[in-house]
Amino acid sequence: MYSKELLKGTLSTIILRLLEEKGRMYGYQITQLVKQLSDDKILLKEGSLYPSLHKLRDDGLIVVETETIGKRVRHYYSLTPKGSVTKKEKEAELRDFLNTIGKIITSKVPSYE
Amino acid sequence: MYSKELLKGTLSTIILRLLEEKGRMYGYQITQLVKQLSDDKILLKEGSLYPSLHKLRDDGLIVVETETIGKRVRHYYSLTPKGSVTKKEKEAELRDFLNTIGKIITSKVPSYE
DNA sequence: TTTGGATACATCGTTTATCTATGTATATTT
DNA sequence: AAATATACATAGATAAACGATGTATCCAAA
Repeated sequence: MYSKELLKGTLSTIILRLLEEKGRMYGYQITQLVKQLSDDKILLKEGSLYPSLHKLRDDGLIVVETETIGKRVRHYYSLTPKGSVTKKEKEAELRDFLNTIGKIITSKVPSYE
Repeated sequence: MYSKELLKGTLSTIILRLLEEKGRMYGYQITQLVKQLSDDKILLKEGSLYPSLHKLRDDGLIVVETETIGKRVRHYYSLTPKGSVTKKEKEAELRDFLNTIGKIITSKVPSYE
């Protein structure tokens, strides 16, 4: 597990990305996929995921469909057109950021500079 | 400029990294180097940098030497042995994290999964 | 059959790192 | 002389993720 601060700012982008990839997903499924894709290094907590999903919904970036499986309710989320646009922007920003940080912690900084 | 949340969790690692590279630096110099290395994309604020430096110092990861240039005081910071160890750990964690996030936002996730 | 673990959702309060705003002061450039 | 850059500092605001807790269903193992 990473320091929990590291994930900040990246979670909503990850959610939007996975929703675009998969079309639609429900909350628990997102936690499991993130766990799998990260080799158990990112274990999304309910207290992180659900408030984040609700915020994305309130902001009109995703919509929810309720489905009943047996007696259990599932909330499937999918991107709105607005969410699709935002996803592209946020993903581009995140990629840029990852590159920049990568450069900073990789580049040699001559001591005479 | 990036969403300010993205930097969270990375700043102290960046500081430790630059201090190891350069041997010793003062606060303002760090802001300028980060600005330069990030192509003006990361503009460290004083309200971020100085509290972060003070915390690293309080945690025994860096030490400060005061130097007077004319009538101006500069606080030069450098790594302690403990800081050097922590820097390696935090840098490794950050690299791992960047890789993991990169994988997540890059990998194709088949919809039949 | 009952117990535990996985599935599935939710929310309240806490944490903490960064930022905004503000302040002081010196140095340099226009 | 005024504006900008250098150089430090801190108090309070912000916001995202987490911890803890709660409810409830499903399923497999004991």
